Amino acid sequence: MSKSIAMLSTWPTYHNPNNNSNYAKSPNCFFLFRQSTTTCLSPSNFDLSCGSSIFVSATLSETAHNVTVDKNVQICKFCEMGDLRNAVELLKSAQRSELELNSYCSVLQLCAERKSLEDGKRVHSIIISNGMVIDAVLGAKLVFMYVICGDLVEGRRIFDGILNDKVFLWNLLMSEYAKIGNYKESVGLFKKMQESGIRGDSYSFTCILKCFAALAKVRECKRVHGYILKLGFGSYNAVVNSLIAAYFKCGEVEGARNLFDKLSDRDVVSWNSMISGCVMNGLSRNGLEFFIQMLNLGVDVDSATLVNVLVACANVGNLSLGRALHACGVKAGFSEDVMINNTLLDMYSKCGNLNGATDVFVKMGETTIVSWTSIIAAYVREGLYDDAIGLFDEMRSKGLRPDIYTVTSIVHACACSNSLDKGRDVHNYVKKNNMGSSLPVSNALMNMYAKCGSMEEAHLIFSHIPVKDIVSWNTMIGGYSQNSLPNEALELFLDMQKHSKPDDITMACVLPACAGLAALEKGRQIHAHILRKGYFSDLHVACALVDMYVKCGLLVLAQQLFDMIPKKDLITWTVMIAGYGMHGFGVEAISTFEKMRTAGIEPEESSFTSILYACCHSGLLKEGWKFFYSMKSECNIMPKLEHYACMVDLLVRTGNLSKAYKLIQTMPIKPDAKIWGALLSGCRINHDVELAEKVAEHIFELEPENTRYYVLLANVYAEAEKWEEVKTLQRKIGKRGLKKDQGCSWIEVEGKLNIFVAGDTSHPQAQRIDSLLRKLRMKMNRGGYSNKMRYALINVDDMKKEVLLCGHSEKLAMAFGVLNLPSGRTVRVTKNLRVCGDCHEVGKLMSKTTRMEIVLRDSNRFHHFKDGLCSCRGFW
DNA sequence: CCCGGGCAGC
Repeated sequence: MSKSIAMLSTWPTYHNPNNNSNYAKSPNCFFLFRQSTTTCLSPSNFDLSCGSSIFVSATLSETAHNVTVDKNVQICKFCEMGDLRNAVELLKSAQRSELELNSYCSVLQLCAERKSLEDGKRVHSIIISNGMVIDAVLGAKLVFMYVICGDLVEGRRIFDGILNDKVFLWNLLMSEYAKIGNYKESVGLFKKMQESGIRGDSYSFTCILKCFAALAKVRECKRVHGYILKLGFGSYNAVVNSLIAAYFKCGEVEGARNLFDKLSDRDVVSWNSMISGCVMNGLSRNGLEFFIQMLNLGVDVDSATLVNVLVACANVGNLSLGRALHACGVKAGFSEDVMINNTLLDMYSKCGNLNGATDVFVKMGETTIVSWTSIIAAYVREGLYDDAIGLFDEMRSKGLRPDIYTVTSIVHACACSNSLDKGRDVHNYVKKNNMGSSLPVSNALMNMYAKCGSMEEAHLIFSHIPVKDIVSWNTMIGGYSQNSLPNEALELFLDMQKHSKPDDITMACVLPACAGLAALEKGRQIHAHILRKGYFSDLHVACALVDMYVKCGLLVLAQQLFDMIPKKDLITWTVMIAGYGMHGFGVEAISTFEKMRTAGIEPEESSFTSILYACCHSGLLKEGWKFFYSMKSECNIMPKLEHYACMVDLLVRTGNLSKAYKLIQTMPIKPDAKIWGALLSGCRINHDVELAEKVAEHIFELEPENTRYYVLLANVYAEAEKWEEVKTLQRKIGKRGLKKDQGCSWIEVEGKLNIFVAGDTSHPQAQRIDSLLRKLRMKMNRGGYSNKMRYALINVDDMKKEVLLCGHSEKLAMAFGVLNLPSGRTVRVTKNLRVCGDCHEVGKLMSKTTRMEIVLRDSNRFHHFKDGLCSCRGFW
């Protein structure tokens, strides 16, 4: 193989007319001669060839040389003109001895420029078939061609087979690996390069800094920084600029700032790096300050500056500056710059100006996937989920392929609009297109499933994520909390701590689980953690903490924390209003509601639900009507089902059964089972069997599968001692095979959770509990307590036993608390269903005889038993 | 020939 190159390089020897042996030895020469005569030689030369052999030989060799030079020249000419096809053709048809190294190189260079891997491969195979040695020069060209044409693997293969003393080739590969995100490979090459004794140059350092920054390796960045100074690259702008960027990416704002301050010769990239660095570190306002400085100093602004500053505007919501920059951009001729248009679109959207965003989108000529994703996100941001989904479909019909960003946005739209089916469609798209490995996509999908109530599907994704980030954990924990699976939430919270550190959002996600379980001890631990980390300043955390204490029964503490929140939003106020309501402090709820309005916060639907429930739990009928009417008249909010439900409840609890019935019959929207259920509960309290039957008909029609209402009606019958009807209902339920609703209560004592179910005799202290309850029962009977309440049934199983003395779980839990807690402590019991009337009476009596305060939380509200009275005053 | 800063998402 080396022979052909040697021949080319020793070509001048052919000029020796006496040396024809050389020429005869070479089999190529004849071919050369033949071809030359047919293609290039003039007839006169041809004539001469008929002379003596020596003469002929001399002439021919001379001619052959000229022809060969012509071919190489011609190839180079083709290359210069950019005629890749002819260059490759000529290269292919030429004899190997005709070709100079430079010709291969020129064609490979053109292949690279054209990014034509196909042609590049063809040239490579010509090189191989011509028996060329792939030395450092040719190898470098091949590597260059392959890398530029996108075949990094083949480029690397050749690279590994040649001697590499050129730093640029190392840089090329390193930067290519960095471009595709394979930073580790890039770092590996850098190390190998150093081991090979090749000194890095400014390109190597800018590249390696990018990689370490992307890998968030602060220490490595600092080491490279030191190295750069030692080697004297500290005055190279590109190097310092990339150092600044690297520090910012690692969150080392100070380090970046220092470099910038010391940089004497700042160019536009230095300024842009400062602006973007500030923006990515949540310092958009500082970024804007740098921009102003830059303008004052008269530094030329480029399109990257504009993009960075627009992002800062979007982050701080500075629409007026954004608009001004829009105008500047148009003047500067950036109207067709797609990246600027995308950024403008997003800026308008984030500043709450959907019209502006749509306007940019409609007017921009070229759109990319980023434009579509941004406009979709803009609609999602405004809550226009259906429009967002419509745009997504439109985009797909235009043949644009959604990427991971588009997918996350649209999945978010599905989550917010409860579109489980559409969400599943997108999930399938994700699976088909192998986007499942993107963590944000997985997180968004989990969030979507959680919001749509399918924690099974959310968990399936979660369990397949190899390395979960904090968002993954928070999404799952919050999902379990929101879906009333507090045990799963707390369990996952424990699991999480083995893998990553919880943040403020984790706190806001896990606290509702504590609230749901009334897990006061856990809640207190989390409170302590919040204080240590300073998370209380986050409104969501503070709000969740208040809610947790409310639901764990510590209303006073909740109120104190609430007062400590400087800027309360609607949700915070609503939590407190609902808290007062649940605990039977209707008057305080009302005054909190008024304070909220004084603070300039307009109530929304949910606020009215809370205040109406508060009125309901305190029996404030007049006030309830007032709020109910003011919703529409003052706030222009039409009462929804839940507001009617509150009013029906309120009427029922204040003994206005017929008015409640009338309200249901005249309400403008169709009443649901819950509303009828409220009336049915009222029938039970008022022992109105006749109305109960009428109401139950409506309910069974609406929700034939819901056990709760069968049990409720059965209770009405039982309390009226209508045993035949109880049996009939029991048969009905038996036939339908309805699921039972198991009642249970729990209490924390010395950090240990004790759970009780009705009729539970398995507890180690069952006997002690039983004897306490017996004593109380005797006392109650002596006091003339009506035994009608004793027939209270709680679930289907109870009915099988037909009539039994009420041995409900809340009673057992309360008794356990009284027996095991030191006097002076509050007994805190939580029940998953509503408290039964008999247990309620027992609670009151227990608080009187033991002089202990008992706080019982049921599924509806709180009951503070103290000195024989309950805070609910009968409104439960 | 290889170079620093820039757009969308949980």
